[in-house]
Amino acid sequence: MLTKKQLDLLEFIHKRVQRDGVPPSFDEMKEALDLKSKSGIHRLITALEERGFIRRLAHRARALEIVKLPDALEAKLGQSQSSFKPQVIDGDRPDQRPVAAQSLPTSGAAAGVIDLPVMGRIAAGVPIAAISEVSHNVAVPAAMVGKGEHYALEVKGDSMIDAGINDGDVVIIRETVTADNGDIVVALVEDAEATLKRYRRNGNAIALEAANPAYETRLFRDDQVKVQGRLVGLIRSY
Amino acid sequence: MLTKKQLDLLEFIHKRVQRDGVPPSFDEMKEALDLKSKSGIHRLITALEERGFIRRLAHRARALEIVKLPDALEAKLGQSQSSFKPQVIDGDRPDQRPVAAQSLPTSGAAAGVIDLPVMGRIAAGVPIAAISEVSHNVAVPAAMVGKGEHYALEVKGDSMIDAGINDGDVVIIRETVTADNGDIVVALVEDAEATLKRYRRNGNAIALEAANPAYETRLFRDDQVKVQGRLVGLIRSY
DNA sequence: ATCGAGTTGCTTCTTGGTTAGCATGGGTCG
DNA sequence: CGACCCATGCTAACCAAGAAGCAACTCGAT
Repeated sequence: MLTKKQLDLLEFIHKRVQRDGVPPSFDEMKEALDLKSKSGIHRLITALEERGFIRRLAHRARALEIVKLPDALEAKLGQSQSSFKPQVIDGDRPDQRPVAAQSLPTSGAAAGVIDLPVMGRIAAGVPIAAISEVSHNVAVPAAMVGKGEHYALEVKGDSMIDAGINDGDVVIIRETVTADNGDIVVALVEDAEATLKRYRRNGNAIALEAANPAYETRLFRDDQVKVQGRLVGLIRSY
Repeated sequence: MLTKKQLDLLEFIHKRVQRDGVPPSFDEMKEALDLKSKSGIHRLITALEERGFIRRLAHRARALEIVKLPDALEAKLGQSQSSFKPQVIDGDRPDQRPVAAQSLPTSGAAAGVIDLPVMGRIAAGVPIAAISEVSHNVAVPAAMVGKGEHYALEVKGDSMIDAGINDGDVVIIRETVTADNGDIVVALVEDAEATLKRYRRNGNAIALEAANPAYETRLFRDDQVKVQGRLVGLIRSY
């Protein structure tokens, strides 16, 4: 899917985001790939975006984020993730992909809605298998989802109640593999459980904070946690 | 399903992706299969795509990825995978793919939304004038509104925060003039201000409770309070 | 106004995907 | 057995991307 150059750049960006929390500028990428002009970077970036690996805002400095990593890269970088059954891992990203993105609200235009698959429920300690099946779909205002792939989850439990996320709410998740401090994310912990938590990174440590004093913040090494998506919307029915 | 050649090619591609993370070019495949022309490769690739084993972007260099492997190949290559995860993961994706389809928001989805007018903002102590103008519209999943008239309000302030209603949330209100104890309602107090509060009636007294200990419950005679609507839904964007 | 950062146009060279035409060996079907 | 389809092979053009460089332009933020 990717050329060597594209892969190199993607890897570089990923590392920088991991290390600094901030994506590199074109010039930095230019340096990293040992180019003399950043126009080349521009084209590579465009290619990556076209292929769905990154997402970006035009004309915004460093406004890009990694949405997914090719399997090869993930394997290369993510050594330590213990042994686990393939298909489980499979459960996550790769293929729900087609689902969201291209939802250009054609006719519906401004007033559009998008159907997103509800991938199950999520709480503190849900086996990821739970988020690999589509239970049903929900209609979501198109304005809530931007570019990229999205899906929905039903929230179970009260661990995020202080963030205004109640039991039974449906949260809209944008698939990404990165997050900024303070973001609420779906995090896969040790390839075993997915939780909705506030993300905070400190060097190599990642803290997953609940928004409920009754739950403790859990600390992990960065190789124990994989961000699977970021909270972008919430829908509740009374 | 596959001819020998097709299988060979698929295997080769798979190995290369495993090894380099980058799919081979037609020329490389040509070499690998010991052909003298890449047109043959083109046909094989087309066949593989047609049969759903790979996915690709036309006219893009190396833009192809393996979607699934035939059982035979999987068995053959799958030995050592216990400690590895990469490509095996691809294994059963194909099945989830169809999920995608429904994301075409066209007709079906369009029917699933309703445009509601946002009548302004509401908080503790907003002049009713504020809820008489439409500032804009929001798309709301049709499932959220039932019978009756509805409108939306943007919540201002944190008075209902313990009910999971945050500053900036958009609440969907069904117009009614009655409410049951415990409902969250838009109440017009003394014809002067509209607030979003939890409703509780006790004889002739009506209590409007905030969901935030910082605010006091206010008591009124029932002729001082008019229910204007009841909370039925909430939408939040991050 | 100015700086930093992203965007574009244009050029050049290389790599790589697409097509068309023609040929061969295997099967399948009357 | 001959007609025909299909998978393969090969040649040869052809053209579209990928990759790089330089420079000018523009947008956003200060």
